[in-house]
Amino acid sequence: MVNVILPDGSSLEYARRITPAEVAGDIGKRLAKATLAAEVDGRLVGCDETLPPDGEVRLRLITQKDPEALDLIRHSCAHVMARAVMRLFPGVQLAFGPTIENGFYYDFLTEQPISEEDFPRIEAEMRKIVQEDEPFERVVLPRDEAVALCRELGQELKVEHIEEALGDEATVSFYRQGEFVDLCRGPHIPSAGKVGVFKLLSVAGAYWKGDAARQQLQRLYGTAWFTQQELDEYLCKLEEARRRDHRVLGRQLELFMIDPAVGAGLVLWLPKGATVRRELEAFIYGELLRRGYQPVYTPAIGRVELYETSGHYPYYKESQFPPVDLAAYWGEGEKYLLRPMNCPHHIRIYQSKPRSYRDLPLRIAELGLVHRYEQSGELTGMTRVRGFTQDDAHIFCTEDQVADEFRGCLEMTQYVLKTLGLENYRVRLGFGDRSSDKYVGSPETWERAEAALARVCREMPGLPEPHVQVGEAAFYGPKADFVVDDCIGREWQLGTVQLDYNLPSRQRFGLEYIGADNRPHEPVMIHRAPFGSLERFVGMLIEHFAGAFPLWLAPEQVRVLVVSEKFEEYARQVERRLAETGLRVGADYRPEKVGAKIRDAQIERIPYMFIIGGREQETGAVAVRDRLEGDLGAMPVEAALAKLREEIEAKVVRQVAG
RNA sequence: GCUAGCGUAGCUCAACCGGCAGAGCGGCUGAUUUGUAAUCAGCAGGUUGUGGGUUCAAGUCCCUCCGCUAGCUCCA
Repeated sequence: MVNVILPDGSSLEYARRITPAEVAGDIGKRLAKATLAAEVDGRLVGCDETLPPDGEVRLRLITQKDPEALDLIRHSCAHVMARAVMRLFPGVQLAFGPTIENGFYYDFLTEQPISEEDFPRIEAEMRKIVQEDEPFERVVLPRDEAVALCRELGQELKVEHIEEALGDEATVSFYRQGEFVDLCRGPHIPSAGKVGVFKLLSVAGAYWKGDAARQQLQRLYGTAWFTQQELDEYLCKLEEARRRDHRVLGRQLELFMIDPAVGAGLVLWLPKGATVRRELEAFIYGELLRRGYQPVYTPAIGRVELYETSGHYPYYKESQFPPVDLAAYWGEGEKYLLRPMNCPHHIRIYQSKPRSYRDLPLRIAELGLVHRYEQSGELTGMTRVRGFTQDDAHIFCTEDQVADEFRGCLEMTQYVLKTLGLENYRVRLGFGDRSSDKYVGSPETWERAEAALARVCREMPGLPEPHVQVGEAAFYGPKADFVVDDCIGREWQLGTVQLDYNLPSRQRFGLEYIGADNRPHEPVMIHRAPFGSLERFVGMLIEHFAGAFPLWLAPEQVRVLVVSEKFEEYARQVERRLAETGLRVGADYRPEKVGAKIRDAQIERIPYMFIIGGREQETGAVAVRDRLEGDLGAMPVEAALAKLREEIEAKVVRQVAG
C-alpha cells in the first residue's frame, strides 16, 4: 500500500505499483496528457518510472507551467537532435547533450564535419521524429551489460564514460526511442511529440570532457520552446542584444577601433572613447587619493629576471609577448619583457628603502599598461585584448591589517560599480585547487588567506553572497572577483581583489618591514583593481548603457542646434558660454531641418540638445531637449547650464537601458 | 591554439552555374532657411583582406598567410 501525497495536501492510496502517469490519469484526462515528468520526494523522474511500493510518497506532476518544464523539453529535444544526426551522419559517436540556459547542445564525434548548411535537413529530420511521436522509454541495465550495449552500438565514448566516471554505479540508465538508444540519466518527457518548437543555432568545436588534449567534437547548439511565439521572442531578443554589442556601438559611436595593421587585440581609443576613459580615470584617481593610495608611474617593460622572480614568466611563458633579447640583436645586453603584470615594479618601489611598520599599510597605485599574448581565438573586441590598462594597486600591510585592507578594497569596488549603476554583478571567490601543483606557497598560507577572504566577503554589507569556485585562484593567491555578463550572456571578470602571501615571501621577492619589536617581518600583499581593465570595463559600460552614457561620461554632453542659419550668431554665443564652464559642447549649424538634426543627435546618444530659434534668441533662452524625455521647453541659458552642471556633479545615472 | 563559418566602397549589404563590380546610408558640391527623430538634386568613392594557383575568363574554384564571428581550451 502506497500513500501518494499531492502538493495541495490531498492524497491517493494504491495497493499496486504505480507510475506518475497513472496517478495523473486518475486525477484527470487533461492532466495526464499535459504531464511531462514528476517530482517524487524532491527527485525529478519520468512519468513511467514506478513509485515505491509502500509508505508515503510526495508527488508533484510537472506540466508546461512548472519552472522545470522548459529544461525537460530541451533535454528531450537534444535527444531528438542526436537521433536525427545519427540518421543523417552514419557512424557518429555520441558524447554529452545537456541543457543550458535558453537551450541545449549535443556533442558528436564525426568523421565528416557538420556545418550550418546541414541545419535545414537536420531540422527536417527532427520534425519527422517529433511527428512520429515515439515514447522515450527508460531502460536500466547493470553496468557490465551497459558497457556491452554501448560497445555493440559502436559508442566508444560512452563505454569510456561508463568505465571512467560511472565506475561506482551498479546500474546505469538508457533512453530508447525506436532505433535510437542513448546513455542518459534522464528524465525525459513521455514522447517526442511534446518537444515543442525548436531551432538549431550554431555549430562549434568542443573537447571531449573539456580537455584540450582529447578528441575535438562537433557541438550543435539549439533552442526549444513551447510555442512559436516564445521562440520568435527569444530570437528577437538575441537580435536586439547584438545591437548593443560594444563592438557594434564602438564603431557606430566612434569610441574605439582595433586595426589589424596595428595588431590584433590592440585597442586604439578614438577621441570620444578617450573622453569616457579620461572621465573614469579622473574619477578613480579622486577615489584613490581619498582612500590613501599613492599614485606612481612605472614603465611597461622590465628585465625578464624580475618576472622570473615573481614566477609570471615561467608560469605564463606561452601567453606573453616573447622577451626582447638585446644580446641576440646587438651582440650584448639583457632581456626585457613587455610586462604582463604591474606588481614586480611596485614591489621594487616598496623595496627601494627600508620599511617600518609605521609605513604600513602602503598603498601604491598605477593605471598600468600591460601586455599579454592571448590566444588568437580568445580575442574579442575590448573585452579580451593583448594590451590593456589595469587600474591596479598593491597594498603592503601587516598580517593584522589584512582584513581591514581587504574590506576597504571590496568597499571601493562596490562603490565604483554602484556609481556607474552596475548592479547586476556576482562575487566569485576563486580558491586554489589543492590537488593541483600550479600554485606557489604552502597549503597553510592558502588556507589562511582563503578563510580571511571568505569571512570578510560575507561580512560586507550590501555585497551579494559570494560563490566559491575552486581552481579559479591566481597562482600566487586566492581572489574575490566581480563578474558581469555581456550582451550575449558571456561572463567577464571586472574588478578583482587578490590576497598574496607568496610574492612577498623569501622564495620570491623577500619583502620585509621592521616591526615594533625591531625585527624584520614579512608583509602581506593585496592586488586589487576595481575596474579590472579599462578596456574591458568600458566595453561592458558601452553595453550596459547601450552607448547612452550618463551625462558626466558622455563624450558630447550637449549639442546646440539652430532652427535656421539666421540664429547662428546667438547660438555661437551660447556655445561659447557652455564651453567656458567646461561642458563638452557640440553644435550643428548645417542648413538642415531641425528634425534631421535632432535625429542625428539622438542617434549619437547625446544627452541634451539646446535648440535655438527666433523665440530663444529674443529672450536669451534655449529650448532644452532631453535624450530620454524629449522637449522640456525653453529656459534661460544660465538655468539650463545649472541643471546640467548639477547632473554632472552628482554623476547621475538616469537610465540603464534594458 | 582547436572546430565551423566569414572577409566586396567609410558603414550595412547585393552581384544566379566562373562571364561588364552594384545599392542604401555616410562624404563632397549646389539648391532649400527650415520649430522637436530623415528636404531635394548632382558628383566622387573599389588592386573584391594578402600572396600564390587553376581557367580563354576568378569577387565566385583550390592552397598559404592575415583578420573577424561563434563555441571549446586558456585567462596572472
